[in-house]
Amino acid sequence: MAKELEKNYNPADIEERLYDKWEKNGYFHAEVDRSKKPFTIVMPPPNITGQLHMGHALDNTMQDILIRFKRMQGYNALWQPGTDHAAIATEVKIIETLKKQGIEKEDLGRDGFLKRAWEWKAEYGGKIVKQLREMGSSADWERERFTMDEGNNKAVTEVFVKLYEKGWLYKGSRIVNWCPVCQTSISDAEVLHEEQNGNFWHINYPVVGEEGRFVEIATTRPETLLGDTAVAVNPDDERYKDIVGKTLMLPLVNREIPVVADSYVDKEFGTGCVKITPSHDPNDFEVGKRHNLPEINIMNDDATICCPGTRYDGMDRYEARKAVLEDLEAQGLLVKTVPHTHMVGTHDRCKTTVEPLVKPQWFVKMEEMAKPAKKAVEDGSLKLVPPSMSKTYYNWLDNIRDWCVSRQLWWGHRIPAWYCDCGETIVSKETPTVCPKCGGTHLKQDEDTLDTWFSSALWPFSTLGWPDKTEELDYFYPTNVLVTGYDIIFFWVIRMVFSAIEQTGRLPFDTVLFHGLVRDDKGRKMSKSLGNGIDPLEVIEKYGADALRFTLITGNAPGNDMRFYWERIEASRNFANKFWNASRFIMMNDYPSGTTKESIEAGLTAADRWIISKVNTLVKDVTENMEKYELGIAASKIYDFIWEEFCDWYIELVKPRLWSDTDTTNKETALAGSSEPLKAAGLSAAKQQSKAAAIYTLKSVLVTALKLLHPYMPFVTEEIYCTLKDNALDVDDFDADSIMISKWPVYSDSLNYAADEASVDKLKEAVKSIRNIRAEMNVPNSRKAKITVVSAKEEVRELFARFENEFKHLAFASEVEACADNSTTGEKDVSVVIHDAVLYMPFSDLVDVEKEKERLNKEIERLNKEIARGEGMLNNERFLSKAPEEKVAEERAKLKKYTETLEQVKERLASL
RNA sequence: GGGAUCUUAGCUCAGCUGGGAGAGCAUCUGCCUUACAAGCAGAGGGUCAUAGGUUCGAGCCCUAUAGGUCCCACCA
Repeated sequence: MAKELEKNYNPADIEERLYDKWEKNGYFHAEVDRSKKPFTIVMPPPNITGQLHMGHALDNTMQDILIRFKRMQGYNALWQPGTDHAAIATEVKIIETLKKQGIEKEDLGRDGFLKRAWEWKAEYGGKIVKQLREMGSSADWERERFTMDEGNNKAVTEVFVKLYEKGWLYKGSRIVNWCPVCQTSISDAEVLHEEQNGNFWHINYPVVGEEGRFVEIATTRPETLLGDTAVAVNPDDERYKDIVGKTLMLPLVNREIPVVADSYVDKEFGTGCVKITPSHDPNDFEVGKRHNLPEINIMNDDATICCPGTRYDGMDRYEARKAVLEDLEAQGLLVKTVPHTHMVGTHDRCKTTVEPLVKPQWFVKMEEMAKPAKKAVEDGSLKLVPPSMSKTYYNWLDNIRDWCVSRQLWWGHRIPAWYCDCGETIVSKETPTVCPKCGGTHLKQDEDTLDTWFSSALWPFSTLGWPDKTEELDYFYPTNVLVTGYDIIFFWVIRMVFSAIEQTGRLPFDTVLFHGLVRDDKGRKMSKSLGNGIDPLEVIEKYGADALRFTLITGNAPGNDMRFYWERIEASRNFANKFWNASRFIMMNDYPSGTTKESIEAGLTAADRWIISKVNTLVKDVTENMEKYELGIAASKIYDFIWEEFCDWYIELVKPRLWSDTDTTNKETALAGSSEPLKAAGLSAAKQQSKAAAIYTLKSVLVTALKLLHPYMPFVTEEIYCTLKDNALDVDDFDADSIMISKWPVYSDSLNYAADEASVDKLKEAVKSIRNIRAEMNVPNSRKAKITVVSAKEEVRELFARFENEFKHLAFASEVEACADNSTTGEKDVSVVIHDAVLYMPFSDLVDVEKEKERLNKEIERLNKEIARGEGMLNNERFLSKAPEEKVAEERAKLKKYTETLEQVKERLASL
């Protein structure tokens, strides 16, 4: 007896159960197995501060689809998961939490704080992983890693020391981006440039020794005047030639500063004179170096002014700006104030305006490592999808500056550098006890930690055991594809590429598949501050993980942003339910007793071969699309096949064969036929075979479709597969206990049935035409009509005779008759012309002859247009000579078809 | 300032290497037809932003223009 499914698909009932089953059976886990080819994806580690958001949902769905696909294809598929300590993000969160309890970070001390941080990790680290599971992610959780676990720490230290010894990692006093709120330096990539409305203040600097002469400079940050050590002009600027080398009196502080000439200055911009503040501006810093100018720091780490002996000392930077301007005004040195919008650097996390400060920091030298990273994309060994991303990639590498990797934070990898009182710096994998230079034992470790991206840059190989030579590393590395958002191409992707090349001598992956952002229905970025974020878990709860996954993956091209609509979720859920119900219907039918492979073989019809042929083509297309990472295209092909070809056509087409042959329209009999042994319903041997073949075809096509859909909708497909499995004839469809480890379908030339496809297409054309005309004439479905198929071609008549049962059912016919001429049809019958045939229905009471003529005339007009188009092309010499042969042949065939059909329509019109 | 990308049905978007414009939602008309009303059957709706060019043939390739989005950049 068939096992039954619920009437509606209810994801909440099955998801957790199935996921547990998969995991318990170890389906997610991959072990080194030299007999199989590996396929590896390393999961972008989510932050331990995070909740699952739509971006994660999309990112992980794409990865899961690829992993499940490859696993079914027979690869040894490893999806390596883990989480990221997210240095600054986590530290800031913990500090906020502490503040609410009235505790400052410093109160706890470094060790106390770290203890809190690890507690935080324990609490929140597992949360997002749990959420990823609810998405259905088939990651190998047994291999879960953390960026600050022992293995990763080892990798980080290894890389730091190696780079240092190579001279590619150095400590230097440079201008860095300083966040006064987070109190740490940040890298260039962490600085966001925001347009802000400000002013351009023009200020007069008196020339020393020339009473009444001034040099007018323009600045957007007047408070930095306190740290000026020069004014620069362009060496070719005629206006200022004579004052180069002279000195100016710096207002307010009354310090003498020189005028220098430097090509950095743009003659056309502002006044052509630039105040130089080496300690507080990256360009000025460079100018200062070139001219040996002193660096005067005027700011503390919290962006208050440090200028002892002045009234500005201790003021906040903006307060000081006001005070400086007031004082200049009072002295008559403020020439004018011009409104000016300009780009201001802000910290991407806290949005505080970044302050450029001179600080001793650790930097990674980028020049040499950037080269092979660029080359990898240029020579195609690293493929970016979509390819347009490569321009962004090159652009960044071409303009790259050294990477500031030290952070003034506690949560992170502490820099493995120690300082001796004698001034020696020791960089070492192990904690040193003695200074190699002076023998001193008073060594102090660097207080700073590393940029969080320093460890994630090593993620593809550190998670597999590097720097140890593990089996895993040897087998699973390099990984195959990295899936990530285009927003972290600089932060992460490029850094993984150059780190992997440098450390392992190989690329970390051969393809990067980028996706876009998930936006809200108005196209805005989902964010906490806007409150427009949609929680994926809420979606899963309401509609199921499959619906969410399918929605995220369809209707959008790689690298493009997409908008979130509940309507689309609903549509996906409906699709799952549609498929569920189709499966339910199929399972309601049992094979006739005594069914064998031979009887099935004997009962196969053109309709069966048609759908088998279609699904065979689908297998080919979907596999190709997925191999090209065209996940959305593959998904919509599966969707169309299942809903249209399979459900709307094949299942409908095949229904009469499942019913009794005594009366296909009688409900009672039909029901009996579906649940009673068929002999009892009086089926002949031929009908039994036909029924068995229909059920076989339904089931085998269903299984193939389930498999193709499984990577996208893992839960619903597994539930159907397993239910069906309990209820199938022992044919070769079921090769596994779970669909997720079953074999991916393979295309076969021997399953292409072009002739049967053509037959069914003809039948479909006829059915559509009949339905169309009936709908137009408002004929209720309950009014069955005799359909007379008139065709001069015997094979057409034969086709309709063969499909009589199916055709009757689909076209609301009481009976179907095929004749060579229209002698038996009534003059006022409604007619429908298709290629090679005219179909008549006796609706004389509904027919208005004039309207009928009008309709036929319209049809003639349409056909004439088609013919004109075809003739136009075929009369064009150049088309004939230049277009490919197949195209020409195709056009000829179409022209012939239209011409023939036109004749039939004309005949029919004449007969009215 | 440089670069990327987009402009296709009322809305949101597909459209693979150029060969007769598609989907979902929305709208309109019929249907509780024995898997599914989360459904079935039909219908309407587009000079593919604009202007040129290449081609036998352009939504697709090239050039320019307009508008939108995003990224990068030290113009004080």
